[in-house]
Amino acid sequence: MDDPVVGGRVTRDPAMTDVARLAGVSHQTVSRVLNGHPNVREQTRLRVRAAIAELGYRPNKAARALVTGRTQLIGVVAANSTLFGPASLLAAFESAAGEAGFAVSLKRVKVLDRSSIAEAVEHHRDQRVAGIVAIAPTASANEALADIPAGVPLVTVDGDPRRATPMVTVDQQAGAFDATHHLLAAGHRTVWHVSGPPDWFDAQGRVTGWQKALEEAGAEIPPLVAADWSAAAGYRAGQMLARMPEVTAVFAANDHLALGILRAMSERGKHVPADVSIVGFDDVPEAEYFIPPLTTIRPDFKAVARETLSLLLAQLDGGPLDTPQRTVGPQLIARASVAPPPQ
Amino acid sequence: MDDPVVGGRVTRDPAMTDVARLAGVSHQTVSRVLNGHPNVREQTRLRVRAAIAELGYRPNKAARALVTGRTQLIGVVAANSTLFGPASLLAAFESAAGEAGFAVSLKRVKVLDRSSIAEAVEHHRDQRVAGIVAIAPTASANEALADIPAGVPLVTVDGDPRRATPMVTVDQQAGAFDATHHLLAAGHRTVWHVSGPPDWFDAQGRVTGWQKALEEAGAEIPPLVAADWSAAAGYRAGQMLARMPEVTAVFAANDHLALGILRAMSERGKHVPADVSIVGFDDVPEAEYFIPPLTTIRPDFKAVARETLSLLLAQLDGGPLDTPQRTVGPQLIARASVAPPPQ
DNA sequence: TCTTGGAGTGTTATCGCTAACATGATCCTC
DNA sequence: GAGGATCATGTTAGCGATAACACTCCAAGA
Repeated sequence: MDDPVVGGRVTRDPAMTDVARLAGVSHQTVSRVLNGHPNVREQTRLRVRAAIAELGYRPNKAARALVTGRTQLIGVVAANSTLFGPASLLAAFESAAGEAGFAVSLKRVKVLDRSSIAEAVEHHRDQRVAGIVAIAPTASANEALADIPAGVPLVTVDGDPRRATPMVTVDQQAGAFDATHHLLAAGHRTVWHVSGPPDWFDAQGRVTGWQKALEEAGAEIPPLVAADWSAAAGYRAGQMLARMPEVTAVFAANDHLALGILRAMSERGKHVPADVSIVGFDDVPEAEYFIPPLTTIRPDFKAVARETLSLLLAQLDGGPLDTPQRTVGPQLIARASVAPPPQ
Repeated sequence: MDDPVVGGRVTRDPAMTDVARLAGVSHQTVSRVLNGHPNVREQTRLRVRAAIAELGYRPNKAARALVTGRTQLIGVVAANSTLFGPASLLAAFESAAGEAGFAVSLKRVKVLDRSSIAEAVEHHRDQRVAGIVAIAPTASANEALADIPAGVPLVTVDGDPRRATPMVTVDQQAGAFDATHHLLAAGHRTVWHVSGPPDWFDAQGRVTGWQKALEEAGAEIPPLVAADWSAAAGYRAGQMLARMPEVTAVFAANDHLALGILRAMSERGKHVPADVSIVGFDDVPEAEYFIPPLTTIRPDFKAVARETLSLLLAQLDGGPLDTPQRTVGPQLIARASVAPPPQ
């Protein structure tokens, strides 16, 4: 609105024509230099670059977007949570996108329901984003993505494993399998599982992996203890589990659940790992400082971010892909919360 | 690039002129309806709205930005961390901005040094953001902000308390004072402090508040135990503190430090709160499930976000402000980690 | 010598919108 | 009922970039 006034004259940000005038060329030549077009004489290129530097010229992205119909923006839709997993993923993705020259426009939604997600997606389309990344860990979120018109480059993260569209997921099953197997290998007869919210695919995958490991080992499958991702729910689950003498090993669907379980065990005089062994999932930075340090599964968020970006970029310049699904394997981090069962 | 093909004809997104044609008015009238201009007959307005709905028209923000020179975008510069405080703040701010009709473009920086921040700011300026919010919790970050040309609406969060520019901060001093006072009131002779990274203003404010509370009570001021924000550093500090019999009360600069201290105490057979009382800062969601549940200070991130947005919006339509600094008071959450000192 | 073609550059149109001014109708005021 | 204000709408001119095409050289080949 108010242009800065310098030396009594009103100025504005320099535009391409200003650079052109200073360099003694046409604005189109400036555009060519900027976009790395080959047919520009070296000498001209230098003159233009000098003029750009002298004026402190920076291209107007809105103008470029208007004429090309595309921006260098990636829209991200995510749940409005500070859960460690999604937050880490987001951070990793922003960093990866930034390195590739893309800015990230973030739209968080309070609830992962159809209308909120649709609105967030529309918001991004309004901004003419080049592509959209949706962190869609629940069934309802996934359904909403079905409404996105084909032709909008889209990558889903942590979505429905049965989805056919481009998607990147952490291999929840493998992680849960490893966690469970690790406990069985320590000598436990079976492993109990405190699961995440049932409508989250992550939680479902972890349940499946847990079951598979038990089945493969011929172990009895105890009843599932359903919870959500919070330490509070873990605490409640732990209060139950602590009452049952036959419970010697618990796989918690994430580290905060595990924290709640640890606390409940401690309150009821059960020692971890002497009486009960526990494994978590996520490897939050503080997991090493739980009492005792928590054995857990570490997903590779950076790898997820990298894959996500590569799937998106492939769509941007290539159209449909042959192998649109990528899976990233997690890693078991062994600490002090697992031991052989008591005699 | 590739326009979708419908019914054999190549189509493109409807533009304002398409709406105008369908409604039998000029494109300018459509623009007036869209921008809530008063001088439009009700009947015309309805016809235009109907045409908009029928075509599924959505205004092109790039075109609007080009002509107005402004976007409905707020650029946020933040550290690339998943620390609870900044992450919560970010989430709260995005939500507040969204409600006010602004999108948020986020640029995270790996290091809070001058050049990284300058680059992030330039990035936002390239995108012609309406304003910038900088989460600048360290001295170096703050210095970098000095380079931002006047005229760019800017709000700093968690910045240098001595800054004269618009800024919102949590009242670290008051929180730390309350925490310390709470421990003194429980009967402790003095309170030790494990602090955050010395170059963070938050950490500095908490140190000051701690000292003030001790001074006011006439208590001896023990040496400061400097750390960073991590549970690991808290653990190391805790290992020292646990060796000293005279340490009966510790104020940790955040909850994760407190977690590390709890673990160190537990390892050395010190009971919390029977032998040592501990207070944290942040009230992370799982703090209630530490062993024992942690007494801590809860900052009101939503309030910070609200104030930040309001300061920014005020600059957008009003120019300079008379009271550009806002402080948000935190709240003590009493749990089980504080008790009178042992006899 | 006369094409032919590509390299280097300029000219013009265009993207979709808002700002500024122009126009015509309607209403009030004296 | 004439003149001016106000309302409702249209017309035109950009915003700052890219795309498409036109043009001028000049070297290479017929």
